Amino acid sequence: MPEPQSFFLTTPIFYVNDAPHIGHAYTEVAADVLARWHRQAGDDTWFLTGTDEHGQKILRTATANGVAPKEWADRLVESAWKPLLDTIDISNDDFIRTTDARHEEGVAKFLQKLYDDGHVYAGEFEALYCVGCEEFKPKSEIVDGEGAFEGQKVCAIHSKPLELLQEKNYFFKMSAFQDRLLALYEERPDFVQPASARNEVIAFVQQGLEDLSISRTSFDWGIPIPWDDTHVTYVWFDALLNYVTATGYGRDEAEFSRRWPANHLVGKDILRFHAVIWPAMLMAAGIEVPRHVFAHGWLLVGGEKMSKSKLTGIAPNEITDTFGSDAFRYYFMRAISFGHDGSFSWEDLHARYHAELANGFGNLASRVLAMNAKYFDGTVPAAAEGELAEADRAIRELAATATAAADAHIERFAIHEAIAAIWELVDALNGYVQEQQPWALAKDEAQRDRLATVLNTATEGLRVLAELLHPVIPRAARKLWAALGAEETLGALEAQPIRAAGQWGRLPAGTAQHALDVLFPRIESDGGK
RNA sequence: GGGGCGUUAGCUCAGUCGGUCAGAGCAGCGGACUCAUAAUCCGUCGGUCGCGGGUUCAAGCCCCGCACGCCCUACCA
Repeated sequence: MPEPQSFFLTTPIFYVNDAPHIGHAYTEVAADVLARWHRQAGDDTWFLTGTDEHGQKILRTATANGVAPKEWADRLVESAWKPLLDTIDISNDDFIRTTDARHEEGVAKFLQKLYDDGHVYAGEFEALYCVGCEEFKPKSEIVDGEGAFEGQKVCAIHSKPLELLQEKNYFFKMSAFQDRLLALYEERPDFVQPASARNEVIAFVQQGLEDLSISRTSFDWGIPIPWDDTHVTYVWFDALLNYVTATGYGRDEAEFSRRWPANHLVGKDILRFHAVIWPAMLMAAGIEVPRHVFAHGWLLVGGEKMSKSKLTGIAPNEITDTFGSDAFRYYFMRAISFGHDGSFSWEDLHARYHAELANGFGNLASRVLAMNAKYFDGTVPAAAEGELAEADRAIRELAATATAAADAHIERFAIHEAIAAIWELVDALNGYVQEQQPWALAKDEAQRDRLATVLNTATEGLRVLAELLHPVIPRAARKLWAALGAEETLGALEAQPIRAAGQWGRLPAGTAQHALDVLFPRIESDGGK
């Protein structure tokens, strides 16, 4: 047996000030499917998520609500973010908060090391400041003034002139890593995925990197700079470090070397932070860069990026309340090409739920188990191994090839293709049952062996599907597993080696089966808007 | 201004190295079947592959131009 391969997967940490929407849930589900797959494959899997709690915005909101920032963060973590993970059945191994002591200590160590090694210097940060906002404005919020302010730069929110102010900041010498970063993208073409994301990153770095201001003095809700406590750490610099502080950086070297390097799943909006700033930080600290940074796309509603301000924001439970968490997971993983933008619509969700989950997979399980109950007294019939038909062999072969194909797709983060590969078996089994007509065979006692072979094939096919679909639709897969009687004969579903799911003949003939609840009940069409 | 990505059947999308590449699913239409969640299976309708040029024996696939849409252009967690 080879040493289990380490698979460390992260999601971005949630900024607690946001309200959870399906975009957050989408990232989490994708990560969860990958993590569950690798875990079930026997890889040494670690799935990390968490919350980002520092920064001026949070301080401001907390103050407006009359509570301390930490208390505000506590409230949101418990009322919004952890419940989100439950809503969509996320199986994270750890949940880090940037206010955890382990994180704050790790950040301090990291910063001190960079400072000691000469990667940080004190400089002047000069930028346009809005008195109304009480903060320095990013370019995206600076516009040209009109009327009385003609020729001046004004704040996009307040439409008042900005002042050019300076602030003493500490800077990270990121510019020094430009060449090493470009070499990294060149040598490891799969470091940033998909290719479109890689192109953007390379183009950006080729334009030239500036040093990064990593401290702030205008407010104090953050991690103090270890050698100068009049500064707090810039929130992004703080946030990125969660990936190492959660896994033992500076605290538990054995754990850290076991987990690191990570695979990062991020939305394409924050790609630059993960594919440029973060590897530069790691290079400076002498730490290996991540294995992969994978940027997924936006969810589009009505052709536009989903957004709360345009009232297209959707809370995950709006979907799960009606369709269930499995359907949520399946839909977004199947319908959207992972790495591309994807359209969401209630109509499409409703259609796919019925066509694929209810009519396709759910009904297949239902009809096969019903026939086992009816014709074989609720047990798995035995196949006549010596008399297999071509159709039987085709199913066996497909079970093996679909398993291998799905695993290969998961390896490349192509979750939608993995599901499509598995679904070939769903469709093939429905066709197989249809063509073999077990209900007709049952009318002829002379065909008893053939009937047994057909239903054995279909039942074993369900066993394969339960194992392969467990990472995607864990609840339904577990129900099916229990109904198949596999729990008693093969053990827990989670313990089935997924890369061997296609090996035929594991569910023993004679296994007693149990009643199966309808896996995906039909939903009246007025349910979904 | 510079750069990236996209534009393929009613809808959502595949199309790897240019040569059955004009595809899939859904929707629609016709038929078969009854084990099953009125489920399943088979058949069928359907596209000048955004527009205009070019390269090539051959182009959704390469090159140039144009139109439309989205994104990036550094501190938005």
